[in-house]
Amino acid sequence: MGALTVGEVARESGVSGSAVRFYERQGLITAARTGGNQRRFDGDAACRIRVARVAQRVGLTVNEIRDLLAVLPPDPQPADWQGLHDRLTAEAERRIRDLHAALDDIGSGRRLCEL
Amino acid sequence: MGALTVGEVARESGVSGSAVRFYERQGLITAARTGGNQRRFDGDAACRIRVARVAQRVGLTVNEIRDLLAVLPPDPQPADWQGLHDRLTAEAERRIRDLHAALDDIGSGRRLCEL
DNA sequence: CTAGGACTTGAAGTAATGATGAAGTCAATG
DNA sequence: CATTGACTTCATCATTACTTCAAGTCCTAG
Repeated sequence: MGALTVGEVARESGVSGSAVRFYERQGLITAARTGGNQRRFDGDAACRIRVARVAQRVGLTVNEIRDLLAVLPPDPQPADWQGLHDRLTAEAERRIRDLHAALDDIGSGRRLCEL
Repeated sequence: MGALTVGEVARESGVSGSAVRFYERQGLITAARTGGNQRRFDGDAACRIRVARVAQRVGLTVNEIRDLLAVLPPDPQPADWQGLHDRLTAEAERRIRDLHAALDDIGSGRRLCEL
């Protein structure tokens, strides 16, 4: 289970190694270190990265994602996932509303120039 | 009519002077020059900038907006505005679809981690 | 004509999100 | 134990969309 290297987490999560290190620096994931100073992640890490990537599609920045994941305990329970899910959903819906508002501004009879 | 300075276009369009100069460098707007090498825009410029800002809300980059505005002749006709409007609308709808797809991935019974 | 504000350029800075490269270290294998 | 691939850090580059700065020029009002 635990004890994945950077490369393994990268493969499992579908991002590059440099991204994995970047995400650790940013606090999205945490790693233990071997005697030789190499990172060792537990399986949880790839999972958090996949969540992070969905959050990015929704439009969250890495900083926002850090805050989002900060409330997620290690070994999260269903309720924890539900909370994340709800927050991401709310955010996605907010962005959709913004886009609809832009659409309304674009349309609505007024010529673009008179916005 | 014609002959607005950077500052005047900035006030009319609601962006900063440095942004106006930036947009000119990027080809979103064009300017004539006085004998003393100062920019003089026509009223069209502030208009184009307002369009550009709507396009940014939709998620277009400045480069994409340049291409969008490139097809807009000086003194555009209703059909020209309609074309812009259609392209922006299509783009906004595409982004909305992407967000809905993300929402579907988030929901749909699968836990976030198994995406 | 002069003072002042508005303008000019070019370079450099900023923030976000990494990619890439150099130089060196670790770990598993034959 | 030597090789080799994966790892380490630190630095630098890239992109996007601007902002800020310095040093100098223009233009308009008085």
